[in-house]
Amino acid sequence: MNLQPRRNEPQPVTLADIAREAGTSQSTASRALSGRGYVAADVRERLLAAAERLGYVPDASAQTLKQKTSRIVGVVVSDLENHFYGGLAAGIEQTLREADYRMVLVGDNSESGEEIAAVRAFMAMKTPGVILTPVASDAMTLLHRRGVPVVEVDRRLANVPCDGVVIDNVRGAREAVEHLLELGHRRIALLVVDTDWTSDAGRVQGYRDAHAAARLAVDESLILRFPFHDPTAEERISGLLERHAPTAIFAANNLLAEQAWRVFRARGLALPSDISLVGFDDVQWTGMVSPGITTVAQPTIELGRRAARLLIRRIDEPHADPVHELLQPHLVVRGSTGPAPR
Amino acid sequence: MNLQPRRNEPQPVTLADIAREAGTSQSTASRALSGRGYVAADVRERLLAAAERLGYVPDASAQTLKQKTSRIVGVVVSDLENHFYGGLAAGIEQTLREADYRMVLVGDNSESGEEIAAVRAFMAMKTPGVILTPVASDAMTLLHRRGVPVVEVDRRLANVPCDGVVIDNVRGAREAVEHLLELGHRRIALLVVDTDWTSDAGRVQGYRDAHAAARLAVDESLILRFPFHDPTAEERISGLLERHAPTAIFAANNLLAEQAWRVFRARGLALPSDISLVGFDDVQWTGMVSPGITTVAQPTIELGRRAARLLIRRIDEPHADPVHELLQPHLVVRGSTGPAPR
DNA sequence: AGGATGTGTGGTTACGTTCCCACATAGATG
DNA sequence: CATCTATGTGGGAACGTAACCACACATCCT
Repeated sequence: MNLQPRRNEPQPVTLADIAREAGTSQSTASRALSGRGYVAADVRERLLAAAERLGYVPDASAQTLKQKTSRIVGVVVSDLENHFYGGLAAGIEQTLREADYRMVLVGDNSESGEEIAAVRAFMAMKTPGVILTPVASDAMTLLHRRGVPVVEVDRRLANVPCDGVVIDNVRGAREAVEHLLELGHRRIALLVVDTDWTSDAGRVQGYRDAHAAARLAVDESLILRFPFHDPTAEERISGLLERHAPTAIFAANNLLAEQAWRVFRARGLALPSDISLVGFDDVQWTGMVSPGITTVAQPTIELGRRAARLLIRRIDEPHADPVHELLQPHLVVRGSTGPAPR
Repeated sequence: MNLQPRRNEPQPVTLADIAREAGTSQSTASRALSGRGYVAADVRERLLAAAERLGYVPDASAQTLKQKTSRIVGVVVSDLENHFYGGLAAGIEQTLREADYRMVLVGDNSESGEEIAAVRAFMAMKTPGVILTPVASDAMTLLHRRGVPVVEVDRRLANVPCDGVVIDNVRGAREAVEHLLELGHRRIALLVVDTDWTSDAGRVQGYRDAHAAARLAVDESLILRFPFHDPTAEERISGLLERHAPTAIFAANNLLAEQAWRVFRARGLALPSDISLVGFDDVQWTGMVSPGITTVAQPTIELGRRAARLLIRRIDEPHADPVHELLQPHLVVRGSTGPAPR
């Protein structure tokens, strides 16, 4: 019951084997297969044929060792189980693959230590670049010191120049809150994750901007900040409803929207007659529950694609000016928002 | 506007630098840092301190070249955008990271060509093992010939001995259909993806088994097979309802369940009074719509974790007997299933 | 006393690739 | 005719690491 059949091809075939087979030097074989440098057409043919025949697979580690860079891009996101980050990774992977790069994917649970560990591993494997949803600036510093190109996605954090793609959180949040204000709501609660990230800060800003534009003061007691995975989130939302009587809630990410929704269901609150709800990030369920949830939709996959494209560009042109792309979200109005009760 | 600050550390520090700094030979430095072989306690301390001080990061490509194996596990799944595969990848990544492996993640869109390309890349980078949701046997053959350990997850395909983790699809499907039969349904339609994978085959089998156990003949016209991303899926489901009047539908994956659900909604069919629905894979929305969808829940993240654990075991003990784990799904009964209309 | 055995160290090679360099030939240019 | 450029080829030195080997010295056993 031996699982390893003592491999039919004990040692993989190397460039030297190909060269011998085709009767050329190793140098020529390398040129023919890598496509760099002169090599006569017929000789190239002969070498390619030999490589094909022997099933040659170039040794990536030897290439990396020599060239001091690999084809493996490092990607680190906050939470792989969250559908948003999953979509992000999907977009990144797809674009990288089309450009013949591979993706090493790491989840850091929003912990700076994990982020740094991942980045260390990336440096060890000589990644040509890194894409990250930044947690702390240490990781970025490490990469910058080594001259490794970085693209920030979903939020900005860097204190050094680097590329980035984010969505316009301020505008997304402002439109959401304006929508509620237009419906006559004046006590609009904000549920948001307690970070110093630009994503969350932008959503808070948009909330404030909408109020300011309507010449309304913000009641700070309506702003609730949550840690990442807060087991007491639903309790706190319940408490908010009891003590501060909002007529609408703007939940600044998909998880908080879901939790708010569950609280409403548990308390028997009807959307939108008893209370209105707007979410952020148009995940699957928002369009399936009834009434549907009004949501700020963000182009998740596209966000990933753009990040990958930016990185590839940066790898090809290391000295180009840093680019910062801003993708536009859009408000999807569904049945969860309606006129404020009087 | 120069983005690359001409790296503060032009060339990364190597083992030789550490050895010089600590006044030992390179060999000793290697032993101290890798932890293999003898080295005096005080000398080890000195070397570790030097490494820390100089910010030493071992060169993974050099290690891989020398050791002929890397710490990067190759993972290929069918569709990264699908939440099921996302969860699978999340479970795998988490477990690999705990064991100090990294994950290269590739999506193959269920195309054999992409799968093979991914596997080629894995071989080039000397992955110590590969986890895949298999599409065709060619990829497996390639890996097996090279003696690379493989773990199949979600479905079995290999014609060579290898480890695998799947859930008990037959039982999951049987329980789902038995539940419907107990409710008095006799015309139960089956929606299933048209593959030769054990996952789908198992679900069809479970469907048949339940009928057989109840001494009922299966009406073959109630079994609908779909290509992967079938844009006409909803039309076909609609047609099924019109022409074959099922009183219940068993949708054998989360996507088909969603499509069936949309068709019901579009046609104004009420669950469960007009028709009953059972899905497979307990994704988020099934518990949020009303009525909730009765579903065969599978432990997705755990599936990934097990696969990774199996691979790690195989890497450590290459000659152990192949292991084939079977995880149990369980039926979550919600409001979408009720007595058959008469 | 003489060999095992265990501990500790350093020299050297090999892993598979790329790329610099030297060199060769041919045709074009002065 | 001498020189230049373009094209083509092969030799050989790296890249950074791990591991084999030789060697040195203790300690322990017979």
